[in-house]
Amino acid sequence: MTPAERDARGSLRKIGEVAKRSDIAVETLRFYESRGLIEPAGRTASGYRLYDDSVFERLAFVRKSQAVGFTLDQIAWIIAEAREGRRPCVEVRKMARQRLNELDEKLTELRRYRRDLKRTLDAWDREGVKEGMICGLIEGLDAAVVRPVSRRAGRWRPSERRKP
Amino acid sequence: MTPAERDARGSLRKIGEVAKRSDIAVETLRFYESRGLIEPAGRTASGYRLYDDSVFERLAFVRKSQAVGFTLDQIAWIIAEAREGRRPCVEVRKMARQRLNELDEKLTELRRYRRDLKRTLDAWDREGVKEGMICGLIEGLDAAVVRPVSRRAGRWRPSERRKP
DNA sequence: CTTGACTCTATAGCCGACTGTAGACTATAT
DNA sequence: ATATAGTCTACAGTCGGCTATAGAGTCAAG
Repeated sequence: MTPAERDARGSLRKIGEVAKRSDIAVETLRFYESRGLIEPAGRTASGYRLYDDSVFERLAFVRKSQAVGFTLDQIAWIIAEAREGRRPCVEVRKMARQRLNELDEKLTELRRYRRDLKRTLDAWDREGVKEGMICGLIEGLDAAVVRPVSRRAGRWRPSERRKP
Repeated sequence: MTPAERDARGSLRKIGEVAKRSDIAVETLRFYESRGLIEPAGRTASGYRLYDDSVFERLAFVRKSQAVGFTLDQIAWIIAEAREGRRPCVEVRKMARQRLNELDEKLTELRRYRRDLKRTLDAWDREGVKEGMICGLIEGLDAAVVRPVSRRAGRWRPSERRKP
């Protein structure tokens, strides 16, 4: 089967066309490959990646998984499980529930944080510019306010891959 | 004035003691110095940093500023302004208001995102495990759901420092 | 006088998801 | 034949706020 034959009904595409159609940058596609999210159906004699149309489904899968909030590592794990014939749906559900919990925690934290900041701003508006070494507004803050919004909560990680 | 004289009434401390008292790691203190947030009052003959007690006020300033949500760059800018005799309070207020707006946007986005994820999970619970190439649960998602929570919204940046 | 705790500088690594670069090769249109 | 656009690999850089390492020098107690 020559490339021309396959191309006849839009079968094999080079990376640039995949990028255009999926609206994902060429570099990102190569990056995704390095992370185990996609792989080309083959290569040309000169080494160009060739993709068949299933790559679009795969990319949709990746995007939808990201939309749920999964990390690329998690998505790669899910794909790898499926490739080995397992059905990762149960774990997927667990991961999503975990994600929801994290989200709720983050929301609670952010809401509290917003409330405090709003109070601070309102107080500042009442006070006008305050004297201080640098800026009295900040210096005048209650030390109890000092609980910066946390950086990153630990996410659910799929357990170690058992070797066959 | 010998170090012993100054030390008489708890005047000059080495970095380890500052770290302990402020509960900020030694490496972080040096890092803060590199970012223009603090500086030692002097050095011993052998090059050890020596701090006077004003460093604690400064560190409190940094922590309070972080609590408001300012970046280290913003905090460094505020401090630099004050060091040059300007009163950055007006800008500080602007920055904080901007921060509040960002926070509101982020909250709105997160709430919408949480709502979608909750709906997805509820639907999954109704469906049970779904067939699909990898995991039908994900594949079955509406493409319209695909709007990952945004990475970083641009923050207010202090305008270019004018040269004297 | 040695041990161990402390400090110094300079530099690299971490998290996550990309983004960009350099330098070489290939494909296509004129 | 050449200009241009596309592709390749390998690797560094981005964002923010640290954290850790290597290798060398310093200081106080026993």
